[in-house]
Amino acid sequence: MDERKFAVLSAIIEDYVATQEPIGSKSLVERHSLKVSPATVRNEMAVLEDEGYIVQPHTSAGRIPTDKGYRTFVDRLNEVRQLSPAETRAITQVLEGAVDLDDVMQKTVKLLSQLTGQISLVQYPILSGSIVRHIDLISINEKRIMIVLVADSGRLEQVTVELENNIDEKTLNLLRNKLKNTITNKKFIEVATLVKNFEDDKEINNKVFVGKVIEKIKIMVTQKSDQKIVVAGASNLAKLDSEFSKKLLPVLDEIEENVVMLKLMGEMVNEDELFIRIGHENKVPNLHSASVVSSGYITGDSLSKLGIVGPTRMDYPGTISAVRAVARYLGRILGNK
Amino acid sequence: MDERKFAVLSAIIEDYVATQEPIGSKSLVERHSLKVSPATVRNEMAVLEDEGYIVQPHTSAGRIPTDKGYRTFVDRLNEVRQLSPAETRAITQVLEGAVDLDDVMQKTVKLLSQLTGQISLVQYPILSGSIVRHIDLISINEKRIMIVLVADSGRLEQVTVELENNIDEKTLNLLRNKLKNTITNKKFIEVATLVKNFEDDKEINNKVFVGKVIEKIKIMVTQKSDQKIVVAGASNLAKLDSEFSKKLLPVLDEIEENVVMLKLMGEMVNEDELFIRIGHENKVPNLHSASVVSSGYITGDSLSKLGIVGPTRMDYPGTISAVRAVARYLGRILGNK
DNA sequence: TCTAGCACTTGACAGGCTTTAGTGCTAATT
DNA sequence: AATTAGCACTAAAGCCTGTCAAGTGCTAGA
Repeated sequence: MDERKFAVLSAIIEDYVATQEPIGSKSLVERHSLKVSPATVRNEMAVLEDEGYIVQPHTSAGRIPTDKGYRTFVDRLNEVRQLSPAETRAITQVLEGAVDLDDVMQKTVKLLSQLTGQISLVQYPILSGSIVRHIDLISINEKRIMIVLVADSGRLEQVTVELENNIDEKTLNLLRNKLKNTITNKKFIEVATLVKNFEDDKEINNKVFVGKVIEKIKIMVTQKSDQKIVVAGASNLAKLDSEFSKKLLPVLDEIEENVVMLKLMGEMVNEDELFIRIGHENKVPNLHSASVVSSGYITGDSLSKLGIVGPTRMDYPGTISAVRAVARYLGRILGNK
Repeated sequence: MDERKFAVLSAIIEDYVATQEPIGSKSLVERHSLKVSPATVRNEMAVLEDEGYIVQPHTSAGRIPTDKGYRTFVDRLNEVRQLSPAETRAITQVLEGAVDLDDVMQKTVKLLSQLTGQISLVQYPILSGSIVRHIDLISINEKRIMIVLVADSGRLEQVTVELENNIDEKTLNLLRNKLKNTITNKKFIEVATLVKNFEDDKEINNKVFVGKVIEKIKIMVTQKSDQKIVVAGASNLAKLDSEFSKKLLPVLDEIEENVVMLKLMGEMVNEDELFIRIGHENKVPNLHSASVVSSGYITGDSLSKLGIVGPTRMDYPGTISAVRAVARYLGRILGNK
């Protein structure tokens, strides 16, 4: 595609994102200082339409970009818009004021949704690559034990176990010490295998609750580990037109249930780079008029993900730079700490 | 107010909530089996309007209820609608499937928003009345200590402390043990006073980080303790008309920031009973076309709060029973565990 | 005290007209 | 060969107008 055609496409996208109305040749020439006449632009537009980059909703209306149009626009986008000083300041200030990991995640997701005006998702640092810093068994009352696991990323996981009978303090202490000795400073991936040995341990395994605890720990380090996610900005839906938000509502419900989230994250990138899915490129149904902009972020030696979901007609340059910046700062904050 | 007038008012409210359109005398008689003619109803309506229970948006339209109308309706409401078996089943199933306190809170708030179709808020069990079951200091890496506090309600609070210098393991152990001995099984309210003595303790207080840790603990048990809250159902805004949601958006943003939340919760009840604020009864600006239905719930010997925010035109009987039921079940679940 | 009936009001709706923004095509111009 | 001006054409959007339906208040009669 030659330079001018791309300029026209870009101009259409820019205006359409801003006004949300079909863009005609005349207003395009007026608003952007293209140095040609509307007639020429019309010719270009006709070609662009033939090639599937833009469409006319009806005769005698302007053109709007297609998924393909957005895609080529995004692909050619190399000059990334810089965030304003105010924005970068906001990012550092907000993130550095956080007191613990939950706080960091909460603030990050909030920030991302405010910067982009979209719905944002942030995955907790995955446990797989992390190291167990601490494990403890805490008796909350006679029949409840809380298992606490802390990772070097600062991530803390808790689960409570209900018991049939009162807790046997002696066995509990024994088990606690064995656990501490066995899995502290080991990688999370190894934990499941390590605790497996406990099952044969005559010294402790005569009690039912030991089995329960071991079972829960296994679940904590495998199933739960990578599914934890925070969402924010659902209220941004209200700003959009209702047709769009009606489509997105069920998806959002499922995201809050952490079900579709997995699929969506599955769609996300596998490197520390930006990843964009536009409209029909999304495999999730109901998301065909939405775009996903996501990025990995690095903590320690593992990679987790974050991103936003919004209407295909979004400000890609702005969104891209926001997502990228937040991913970098988050990695830095978590790394530093 | 006599019986028939109230019946007319109720019928208007019922229909208006369902249809969201002004209700006229004729359709009212048709839909409800009032045993009088439309003309009589008209007379009643004229009186109701004079007394400020209903208004006409314009001549030749039906009437809609005012805040005052809703208020008297709610006040007279004594037969509480029973939840359907399906609904009660949903509540127990969802709540009993939760693995830890965070999970319970998350599920509760989600449930409440789904049952009512409104935005729901649930406050964490307040710490004031709880007992410290466990305290620990965990070194995450050379320069970070995580403080973990667990309450008998199952609530777990964590905060990380950044240090200037590397951790002195010996002092850390000393401090940890002193803390464990001093505050385990004490009430949260007492903790601030108890740790105050540490400041004069020669044995440990030659290290800077000790002061920092003590400081953070004080903050954890005072400031943070009662402000923790979960929100859900913001996406329900999208279902409402846009004018209303635009008004509510800023409030919601602030709720997510836990700022206005305090005010809102301040408005909430102080007993284990239901509490309703309709329209202008709300002190928070922007909430004048919204209603708040809230209730306390009991854990141990202290009282926390939960509730919903929605448009004044909501299904009060349904909402009331849902809020009440969820509050009871939540108290029961947390109490049992 | 209730109700039937009637005149009156007014928003909602449908149809037809005009306006407007946009197009494609052709012929002229650079 | 590329660009531009001009023109005929199209269809949505806006505007007016008259009709309709729903609702009211009031009065007179049961």
